[in-house]
Formats: sequence, C-alpha cells, structure tokens
Amino acid sequence: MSTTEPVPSEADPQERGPAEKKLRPGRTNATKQRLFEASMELIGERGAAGVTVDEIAAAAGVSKGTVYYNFGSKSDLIAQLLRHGVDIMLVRLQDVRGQANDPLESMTNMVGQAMEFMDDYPSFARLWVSENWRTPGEWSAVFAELRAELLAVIGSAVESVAAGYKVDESIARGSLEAAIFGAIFVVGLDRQTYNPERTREQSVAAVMTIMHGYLIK
Amino acid sequence: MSTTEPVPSEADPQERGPAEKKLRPGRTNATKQRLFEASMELIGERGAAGVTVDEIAAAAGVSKGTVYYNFGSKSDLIAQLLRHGVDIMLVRLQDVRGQANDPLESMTNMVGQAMEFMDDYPSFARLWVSENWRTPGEWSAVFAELRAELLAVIGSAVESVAAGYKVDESIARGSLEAAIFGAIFVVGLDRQTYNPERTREQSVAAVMTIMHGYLIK
DNA sequence: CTATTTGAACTGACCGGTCAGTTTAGTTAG
DNA sequence: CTAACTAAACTGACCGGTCAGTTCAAATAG
Repeated sequence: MSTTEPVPSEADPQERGPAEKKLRPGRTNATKQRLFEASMELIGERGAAGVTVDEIAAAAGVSKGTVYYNFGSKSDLIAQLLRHGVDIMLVRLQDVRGQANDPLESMTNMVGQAMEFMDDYPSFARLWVSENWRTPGEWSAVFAELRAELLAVIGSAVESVAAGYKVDESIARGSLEAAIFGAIFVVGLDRQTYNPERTREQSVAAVMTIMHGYLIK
Repeated sequence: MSTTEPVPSEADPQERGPAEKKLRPGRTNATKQRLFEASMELIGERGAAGVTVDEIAAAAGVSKGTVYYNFGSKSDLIAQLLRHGVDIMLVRLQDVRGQANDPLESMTNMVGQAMEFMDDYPSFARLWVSENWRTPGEWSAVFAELRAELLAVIGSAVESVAAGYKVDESIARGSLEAAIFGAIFVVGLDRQTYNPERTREQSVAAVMTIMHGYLIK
C-alpha cells in the first residue's frame, strides 16, 4: 500500500510469470475475466482496502498464485480493473453516439446508456466513487486518464447540443460536464441503493434536466 | 485549526489541559474534537479501511487508548464522525434558508453554502462518497438516516421553488433531489481534485442549471 | 515442450482492541 | 495552606489475529 517499491537489489526481469504478455486465446482471457468480475463485485461492495487477495481468488474460483501470475500485485489488478470497466462503458457510449439526429435526443440516449451500464455493472460505479477523488492516492494517474476519456465523450455530446441549440454560454463547460457526470453516478447509485422502485426513465429525465437548463428557451 | 500547539512531549505541565477547567466534559469535547478533525482528514484522504487507529491517534496528538476511551471502536468513531459532519452542514444550510425572498435565489444561496462547506471540510465529502452506497455495509443505517436529513433540506428548498414557479411536474422529485445532491458533491470534489482554478460561482451556476431546467418558462 | 495453474507454506509487517498503570484536576480533611 | 484522596482522562506496551506478497514443486493443458 505504501507504494514504496522495496526491490532493493534483486532486479530479475525474467523472473517468472510475466504479468503482461501476449496470451494465447482461450484460457488466459477467461481467467482474467473471472478475476475482473470477482474483484469488481467485491471491491465495489467493500472498497479496495477492505477486500483481500485471498477473497478475490476464492470468489473467482482460482488460486491466489494465479492472481499474482496474471497481475503483478493487488494494486495492479485494481488499476487494470478500472481500465477494464471504463473501456466497457466507453464502448457503450460510443454505440449510441450519432444514433439520433437531434443532439438533445442523442444526449438522452447517452445518459440512458450510462444508466443501463450502471444497472449491468452496479459495482463499478461504487468502485469509481469510492476510490476516485483521493488526494495523491495509489491510482491518481489512472483516474485522471480515465476521467478525461469519459468526460471527453460527455463533452462532445454537450458540444453537439451547443452547436445545434442556443445555450447559456455563461455556464462553464467543464463544470457542466462534471455536474452531468456526478448526477448520473449519484442518481444511478441512489436508485440502486435506496430507491430501486424508481425507473431508469425517471433517472434519465432528472439528469437531463441539467441539459434543459443549459438551453436558452 | 487555530491551536496548532506543538505539544511535543509531556514536559509541559501547564499545557496538557485546555484553558477551560470548569467541567470534565469540557476536556472530553476538546479531545473528541481533535479526534474528529484528525480522522476526517485522514479518512477522507485514504478511506476508512485505509487508515489505522494508531495513525488517527498520532494525528490528533493523543494515544491510541484515548481513542478507545472516547469511542467504543473504530467503527463507532466513524459513525459519530459522519453525524458530526452532517450536523455542521445542516446548520449551515439552515442558516441561509429564507435569507432571500425569491425561492430560486434562496436555492442558489443554499448550493453556494454547500460548496463553501466543501471548501471548509474538503475531506468530509470524500468520506461521504467513499463509504456511502456500500451494500449492507457497516454504516448503512447511519447513512440512510443522514442522507434523509440532507435530502429533506434540499427537498424543502425545491418545494419552495415548485410553489413559487411553474415547474415540470413530470420530473420525479426524488430523482431530482438526488441529481442536485450528486451534482453538488461531484462538482465540488472535481474542483478540489482536478480543477482548483474553477470558481465557486462557476460550480454553483453549473449545479443550478438543474433547477433552471426544472422550471417551465 | 511450454505456458498456465495450483495449493500450500512462509514471512514480515501491521492492525484493532485491551488493560494495568500513570497523570491531572478537583475535592476534602486537618 | 497543603497533604491525602478520588475519579476522570490518558498512556503505550502488548496480544491474537490478519493480510499482502513470495516462492516453489507438482499438476494440467495446448
């Protein structure tokens, strides 16, 4: 945890079990996949520091050694897990991009897709909000990069709206994107945790209120 | 914050106790207060599970035993810490309530006050988003209660707006409140962590976009 | 043969919680 | 005024247990 890489003298590059290496399709991917799913679930529920590697291995139906064979460390596993989740989300958001002609409708679709993603990977959002915003934490760099990628997608959607409608230019674009981002996550998480009876449409509509307020009527 | 007394060792017989020597509870409160501040800072940065009781004690300038003298357990400390932070926030939000005549302006003040709170207690929001939304976690009950209290304040402000303006009734009130809540926290946290150059006014304006979208004009 | 996985042992550090003892402030008795 | 007393407040060494990370010989599979 302390990030102080021990490795005092022993620098053996060709030690064993290279954690990052081209892999033959078949089993390796499956193992990593199962480790991703198991960690996503556990870490999303109890936080990164609250889950042990042994638990993750057990949940994935794999031995502890396998975890360290596929990933260099617990920290590395989590970093790759974050990347993995964001990749899935990005693909989904890209899919609905330009599906509609109206930028506002396109935006609604995107928010809906984000909500659906949170339904399918409920633990990812928990992981995200749990570990993000940690002052110089272990994955600051990873989060900064992933955050930028997600905000870029939202940003381009907002850009399209701004190009097609008259909007309130006095609103800072960056803050607006953050607000949308935050509203999506918190509305989605709140629905899962406290108000499962609320529909996805309700949630999307509440988030889209931001965009309607951005427009000049 | 104001003390900053070094208190390096116990060679100072006149320093051990705070000025007020009227009642026993006076001392208790001072120690508890320091423990609150120390834990808020540390836990906000590294998460509840990532901070040790020894660290908290050291940061507060007391011994580990004192932590257990004042609180029953680490878990209890955190529960009380959450309550403490919410109480501060609630007092602040109540203060601006009804300060303005226009409900919308009043709402703007409230959001501004929330942002100011996040400036003053930057670690509290981190603690909140880190530990909230944990499926049956240790403080589920505490969070449920505190969340309700905070949402009630936001809700009454929204209610006032709805009473004074024509609003979009098709938007679910609960989801709207969650969106506002989420936008406040995430915009505030994002500003602190990634974009400190953004002003509080920008942030407030971005959040208030939600309310403008709620209005029918 | 080679890549991958297993399972278990091992370590070295760490952690939450405890407790017997110490300090301090306030009170009482002489 | 002060010595004795009391109880709250505080201390820090200590304990039982846990965890991340390492290593490796043997098994499995392509």
